[in-house]
Amino acid sequence: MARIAGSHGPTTAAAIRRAGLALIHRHGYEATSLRQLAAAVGLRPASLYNHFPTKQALLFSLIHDHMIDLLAGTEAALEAAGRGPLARLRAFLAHHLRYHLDRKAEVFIANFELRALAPGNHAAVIGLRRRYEGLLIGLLEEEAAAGRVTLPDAPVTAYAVLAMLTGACTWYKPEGRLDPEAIIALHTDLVLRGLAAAPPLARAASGPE
Amino acid sequence: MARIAGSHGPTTAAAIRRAGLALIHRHGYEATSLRQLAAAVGLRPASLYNHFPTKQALLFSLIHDHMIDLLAGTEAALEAAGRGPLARLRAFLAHHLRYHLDRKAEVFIANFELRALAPGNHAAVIGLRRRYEGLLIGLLEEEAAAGRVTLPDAPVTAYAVLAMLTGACTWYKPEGRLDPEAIIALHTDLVLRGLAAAPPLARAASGPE
DNA sequence: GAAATAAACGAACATACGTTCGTTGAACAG
DNA sequence: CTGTTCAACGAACGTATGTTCGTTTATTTC
Repeated sequence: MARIAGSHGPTTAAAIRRAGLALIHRHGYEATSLRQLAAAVGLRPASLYNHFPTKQALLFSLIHDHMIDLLAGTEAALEAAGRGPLARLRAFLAHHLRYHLDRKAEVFIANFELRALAPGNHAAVIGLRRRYEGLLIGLLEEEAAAGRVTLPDAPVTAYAVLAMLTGACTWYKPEGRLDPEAIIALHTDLVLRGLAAAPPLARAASGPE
Repeated sequence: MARIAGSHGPTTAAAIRRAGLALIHRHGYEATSLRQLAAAVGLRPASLYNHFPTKQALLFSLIHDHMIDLLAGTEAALEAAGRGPLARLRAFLAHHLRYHLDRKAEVFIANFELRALAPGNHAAVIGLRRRYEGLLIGLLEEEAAAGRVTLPDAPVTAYAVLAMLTGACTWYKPEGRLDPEAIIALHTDLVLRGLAAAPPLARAASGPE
C-alpha cells in the first residue's frame, strides 16, 4: 500500500508510454480509459499521475515525440544522401516508408488522433507536420526545376505521395507476404515513375470518364 | 411535452443521420455524445431512440450505407466505361476520387471509425471493403495480363493506390485552390504513369538508401 | 369520431470517466 | 543514521455517458 520495492520512475514512465501507445493504437484515445492503461502497466489509476499530468498530456507527448523523431530522422537521411539526380527524393521516400513500417503505432496515432488534441497541442503538431510536408514539397520543386519531374501542383502532389506512403502503416503486418524492402521498392518505383518527366499519357478516348 | 406539431419520422431520422455524420466527422464517434447529437437536431436525448436502437447502430448504418453506395456507384461506373485499354481502370480511379471528394464525411468516418464498430458490424464492413479492393485488384490484374501495366504485387499496389486516392478526403476543401476535376486529373496521371509498363527506372547509384 | 400508432417529452438509472487527496513505505542524499 | 524525495496506494469526487421508462399529444387508420 505504498511505494513498491524496486519501483523506478523513468522505467514506469516508459512502460506507461509503451502501453498507452498500444492501447490507443488498438482502441483509440477516447476509447482508452486510464483504468485500462493503469491495469496494463500493473498500477492503480491514481499512480499514473506520478508520471503524467493528464491523459491529454500523454497523448500529446506521444505524438509530439514521434514528429520530432520523424523530422530528425528525415533530415539526417537527406544529409546522408548523395547529390545525384533524385537521390535526395529517393532518400526521403525510403526513410519515410522505413520509419512508417517500423513505428506503425506512433504513426497511426499521429494521423488518426489529431482531433483528440487540445487546440494548443493540435496547433503545435500541425506546425511540425507542415514542416515535414515542406521538406517533400521542396524536394519536388527542386527536381521539377531541374526538369526531372512533372509537377502540376507541388503541395497537392506531396499530399498524394504522403498519403500513399503513410497508408502502408494501415495494412502492413510484419509477418506479411512482402518484406519492408520490397514494399519500399514497390512504392518508390510507383512514385518516381508517376512523377517522371515523361511524354504525357494519351488521354482515354473510349470511356465517358 | 409530447409529440410536436408537424413532426415526421423519416424526416427526423434523416436529420439525425445528417447531424450524426457531421458530428462524428468533426469529433469522432467516441467523443460525440447523444446529448450533443440530440441538441444538434433539436431533440431531447431520449427521442433519438424513436429512430435508432443504439448509438452503435447509427454508426454502423452510416458506414454500411456508404459502402453500399460506393460499391454500387463503382460497378455502375465500370459498366458505363468503354472496353478500351485502361478505360475501366480510369473509370474506377475517377469514380473513386469524385465520390471521395463529394462525400468526405462518410468516407472519413468509414476509414477512421472502423475500430469503433462492434465485432459483427466490423466484420460486415470489412467484407464490403474487401469486395471493393477486389474490384481494383481485378482491374490491375487484367491490365497486367494485357501487358499494359507493371505489377510487382497486385494487392499491395491496390492498397497503395487506394491510400493515395482516399487521402484526398483528408485535406480536400471545396474552396481550395484546385477544383475536383484538376485533382482527379493529377491523381489519375500520377497513378497511371506510376503503373505504366515502362523501362524500369535506373536505380540510384549515388545515395546510401 | 374513435382507436391505434407515431414521435416527442422529462426524469431517472447504473455505470464509467478523469482526476484529486492524503497516506505510506522504499530509495537516496548528506 | 537521518531527513527528504519518490512512487506507489485506497478512497472518493463531481460529472458525463448511453439508455430505459412512463407519459403526452399529434397524426393516421378504420
